Amino acid sequence: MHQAPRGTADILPEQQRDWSFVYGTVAEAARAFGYARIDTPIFEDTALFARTVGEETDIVQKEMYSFQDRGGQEITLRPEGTAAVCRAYLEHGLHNQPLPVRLYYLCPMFRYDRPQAGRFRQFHQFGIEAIGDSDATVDLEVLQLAMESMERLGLGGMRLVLNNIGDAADRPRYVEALREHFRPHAAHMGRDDRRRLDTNPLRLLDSKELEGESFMASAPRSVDYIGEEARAHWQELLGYLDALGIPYRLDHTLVRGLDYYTRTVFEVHPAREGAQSAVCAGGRYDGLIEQLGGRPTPGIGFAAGIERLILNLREQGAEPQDAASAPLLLAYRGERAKAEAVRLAATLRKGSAAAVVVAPPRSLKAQLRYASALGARGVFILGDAELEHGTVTFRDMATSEQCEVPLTQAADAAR
RNA sequence: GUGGGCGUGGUCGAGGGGUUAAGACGCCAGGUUGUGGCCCUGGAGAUCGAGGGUUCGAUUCCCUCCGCUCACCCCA
Repeated sequence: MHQAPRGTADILPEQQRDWSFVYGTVAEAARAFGYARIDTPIFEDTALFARTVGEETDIVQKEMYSFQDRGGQEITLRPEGTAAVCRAYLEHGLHNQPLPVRLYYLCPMFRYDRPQAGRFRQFHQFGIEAIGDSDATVDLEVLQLAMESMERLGLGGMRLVLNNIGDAADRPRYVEALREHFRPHAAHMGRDDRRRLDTNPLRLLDSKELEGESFMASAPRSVDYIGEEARAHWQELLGYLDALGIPYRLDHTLVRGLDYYTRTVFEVHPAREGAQSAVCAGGRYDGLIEQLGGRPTPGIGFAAGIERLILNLREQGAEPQDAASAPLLLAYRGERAKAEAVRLAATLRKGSAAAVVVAPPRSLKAQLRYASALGARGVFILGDAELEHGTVTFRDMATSEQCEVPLTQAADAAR
């Protein structure tokens, strides 16, 4: 027997309610903020992700679904959305629109990871990007949209955590400071962390292995190394958050796992802290567009994991109500009646009612039982008597009331 | 990549070296002649994850593998 590949999941009919609720709600939130939908291909040239996400990141080093297509192209199933959206932004000259260009997406992502609660190899993200304006109000707007989405979903107690990792120009000084700080402790580190000391010292900050070590608390803070401009921008943003009464927590060890981030970085966590707790995360990426060959263009965005959002909804016991489509059922006795039932079903569907013809001929009793099990709203019964009169019997399954009406008025009877 | 837990009909889930391998839900049918949801009766459906080993005999014990799951790393 075949099974869905590891880390993938079928989204069964009974789960579709959750999914369409989340999709609908976040899309609405995005539109409320002036964001328009964009869809990019599920795969891209490998180089797009390798270069932007960062050669040293786990995503690129061990999590990409990469392969060579039949034409020899190096292809990768999209592990995240930002690089692809920026590519599309450049490719289609979206900078000719009023800036910032506000975009959102809802689509599957792929990362080769060991699956666990809230983590899959194929998962889905709701993401937004605001490209082309570096003003602090745009940062604010993005944070607001993140929190607004949670609120509209009915996810209470979400906490916003943020940090500022400075501009690319500030980075070398900070990275050097980190190296200097951590180097004396290299002996206490595992292999991975020692390597990070060379390749990407930022990542040492959120290393779980080093958590609690005495030298962690005294590690240099990125906010102390950011330039004047970035600092002003940062202060302005925090000012807005304070003025608007938006709660947040500063975390100087929040650095994010993708290389393209600059300045503002943030995560949204549910009240109940657990593994994989971030349901939403993002940040500014002011150098990314330029790196992709465009003019220097700032950008900021976030991505939220749909599966994690749904997981949290479930934990909160939120039950999105959405009346399951209650169909009308066509029951019949005899071949002629069957033909008539098929015809009537077609008419009903034209009138946009959900109509189901009982498939195998069964006793009327069985057909009604079937209707019950399906949750049918009503049943049309066609038998010899009805055929003779040119009528059909309609039974309301909730009230058990029946009436016989002319075939031509069947649709009205169902209402 | 590392570690823990678990793999019995579609689902949940007892059991245990030799059994017709429980039970529940679900599914199908019947409880008379054209009528559901409750109830009653019956039925279909399991090579007990796979391979190997121990044994007279394994689904039950051992090993390996695979899968699921949780956690670590990392991430949404």
